[in-house]
Amino acid sequence: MDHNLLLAGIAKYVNLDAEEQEYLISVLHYKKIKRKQLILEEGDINNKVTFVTSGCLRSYAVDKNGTEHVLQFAPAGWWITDMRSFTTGQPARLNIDAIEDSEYIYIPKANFEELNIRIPKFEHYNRVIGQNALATYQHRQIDNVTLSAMERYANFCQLYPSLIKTLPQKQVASYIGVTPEFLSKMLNTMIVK
Amino acid sequence: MDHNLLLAGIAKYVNLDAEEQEYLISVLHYKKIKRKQLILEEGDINNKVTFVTSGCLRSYAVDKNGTEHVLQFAPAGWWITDMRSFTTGQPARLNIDAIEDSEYIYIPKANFEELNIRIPKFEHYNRVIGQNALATYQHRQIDNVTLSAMERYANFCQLYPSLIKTLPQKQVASYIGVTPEFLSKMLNTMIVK
DNA sequence: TATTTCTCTTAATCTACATTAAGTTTTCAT
DNA sequence: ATGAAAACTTAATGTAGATTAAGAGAAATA
Repeated sequence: MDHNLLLAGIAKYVNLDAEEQEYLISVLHYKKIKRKQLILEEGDINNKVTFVTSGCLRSYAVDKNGTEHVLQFAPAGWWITDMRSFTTGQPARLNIDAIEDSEYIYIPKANFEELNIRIPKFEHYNRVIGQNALATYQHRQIDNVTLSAMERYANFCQLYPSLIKTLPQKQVASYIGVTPEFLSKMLNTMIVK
Repeated sequence: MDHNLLLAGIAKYVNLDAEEQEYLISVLHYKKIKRKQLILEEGDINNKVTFVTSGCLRSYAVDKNGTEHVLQFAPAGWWITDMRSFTTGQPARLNIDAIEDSEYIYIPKANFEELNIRIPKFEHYNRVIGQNALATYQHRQIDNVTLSAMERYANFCQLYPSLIKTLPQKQVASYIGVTPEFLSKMLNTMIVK
């Protein structure tokens, strides 16, 4: 089973020795899922962390009108979690599903905690990528109240050039916080200008 | 100088021994600031982490019209940082200032990194509070696209009951993402209903 | 390959919230 | 205490983006 992408991702931050790697690998679980299949449903407890090895997952919330709002896309090499549910044990507000046929690794919460305690380098890795994620969310929040829909779209294109090519437009619309109708109109009237 | 609030905050998560505490305390810096004084200005490098011991700080970004948008309030016991500037060394997008006369502790980045390496328990603490902050930002993002201004206001009241009493209304408006005029109208027409 | 199911487009209408402006009240610094 | 500066209110008008609807193109599954 393929955990090389995960090990490579960790190796960018810390050097695990052979024993540590072996222990890490021993707690990994491997899964394949089909397009549209859910791995977390609103109301469930998100008691694992998920690392995508191929394909693309996404997390999203559903509002009272039934409209989906994408929080995150996770292509290969990314983690995806409902962090509040994971840390507090509360029911998830997010759904996580596959945008295309995908493969992922997950680590159950108990193992994740033990890894952090027994391998300080692993905790270091998690502290640092956590800080990076926090930085991203802080600035996304600011972008959302500070920029127009067009500017947020331009931002997205710059930040995720590979995703723009593969994602259906309506998913992008949902991520940047507009309706698919408005994004379509925005992009097509822009060409004229 | 008063670092008891900081030690108490850390003690909720990990037990530092006397030597570790001493080392931590040795890298702390103490400051007092007046209302409206800036401790971080957009464009600066945010090369320290800041822990509030009294009063209240806030981080905010300014848009191209000059309007301020509050990202975070930090009353006593809270950390406040432009996390992207801190982790990457890029110029800050955020400003941080004092809403009222305040006192805070800061740790320079180099010391912060060394603390994390030399005291694994300190890194554990940071990993866990980082996860909590991440959880908060994930759900704030969802709230912002999912809820009306009124619902976001109700949310804020529930989440920060102490802040609601002390903060000027316009600061709350800026945090929930509406103009002060609209918040005023919303609250006053609501009473009638 | 057919057919069902998504996805994208266009256009008319609608609405939550912004903007502008001006007056009033509260707070702050001297 | 007193004047200046913030903070709050009210109201008229403006707008980015939502909603609704319906047709056309693309793609998934049988």
